[in-house]
Amino acid sequence: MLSYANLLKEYDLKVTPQRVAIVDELYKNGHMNIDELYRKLLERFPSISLATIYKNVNAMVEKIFLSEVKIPNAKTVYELIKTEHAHLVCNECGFIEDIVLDSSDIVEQVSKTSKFKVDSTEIILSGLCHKCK
Amino acid sequence: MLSYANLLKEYDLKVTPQRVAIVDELYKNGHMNIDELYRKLLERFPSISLATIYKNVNAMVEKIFLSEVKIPNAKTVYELIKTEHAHLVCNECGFIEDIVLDSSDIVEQVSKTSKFKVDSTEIILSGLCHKCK
DNA sequence: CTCTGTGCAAAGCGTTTGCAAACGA
DNA sequence: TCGTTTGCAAACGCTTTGCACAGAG
Repeated sequence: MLSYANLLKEYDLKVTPQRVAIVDELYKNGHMNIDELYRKLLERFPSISLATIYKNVNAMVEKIFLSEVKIPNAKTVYELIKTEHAHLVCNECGFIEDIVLDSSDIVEQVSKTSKFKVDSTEIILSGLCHKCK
Repeated sequence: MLSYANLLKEYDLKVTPQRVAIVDELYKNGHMNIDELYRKLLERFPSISLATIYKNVNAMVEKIFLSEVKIPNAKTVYELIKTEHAHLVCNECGFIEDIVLDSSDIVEQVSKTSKFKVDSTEIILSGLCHKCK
């Protein structure tokens, strides 16, 4: 709990129980949409407001402490910033899994074929997770 | 114009001037968000309704005639379905460019590292286009 | 003590829906 | 002619805003 507090401070975010809880839930669940976060936080803070979730998530995204992932055919989810990775999204159960991929092959193809300078990559692979296939 | 009509018929979409215009604009502009489409169609049909744009775009996405691309930090855009490709998004001017990439390396990495079965890939590369860099 | 965050209610905005009239096949 | 589409207005749902009070530093 204390470590989350320090983490928040590093990102210039004041430490409040609600914020600590958001980080904790995201840490435990990996990827959550606004509604999932709200439901989980309601269990801890029965009078928490959706507005608080939005304000904090937005603040955390701005401070580049969270990242926003727009999933095809699903709600946008949020996750703690970590080293670059792709997302595997199961079309059956909706589960989202991280996977560290080497995207240098892709980036190289781009530099060979076009004059575009790639700064960041967003790779989402849809299909079936091992449970659903 | 007639070819668009036939194209629509192939996808079980009745041919209306508004639909033909949507296809025509997307063909000419490549990627457009709802608002851009609406503005362009207004020039052709001064009394067209936003609801018509939404209904048609949604119908076309359902018939898998258009595809929806969720861009990080920008509005969702629509494009005519074509062979698989990635998107290059310029952070400066917002321009979106298609690029055909061989994603077999990525898919292979996934199958080696996880038990996930990949059905489709969504690759969005952000950076600077040749004009902006 | 001061400034920021929280919770509530209201406002805002993009998207969808219901319906009568117009249109396509 | 019959079923679908259009355009309008209203409804809807998600997100943001304003404000008074509470809490963090």
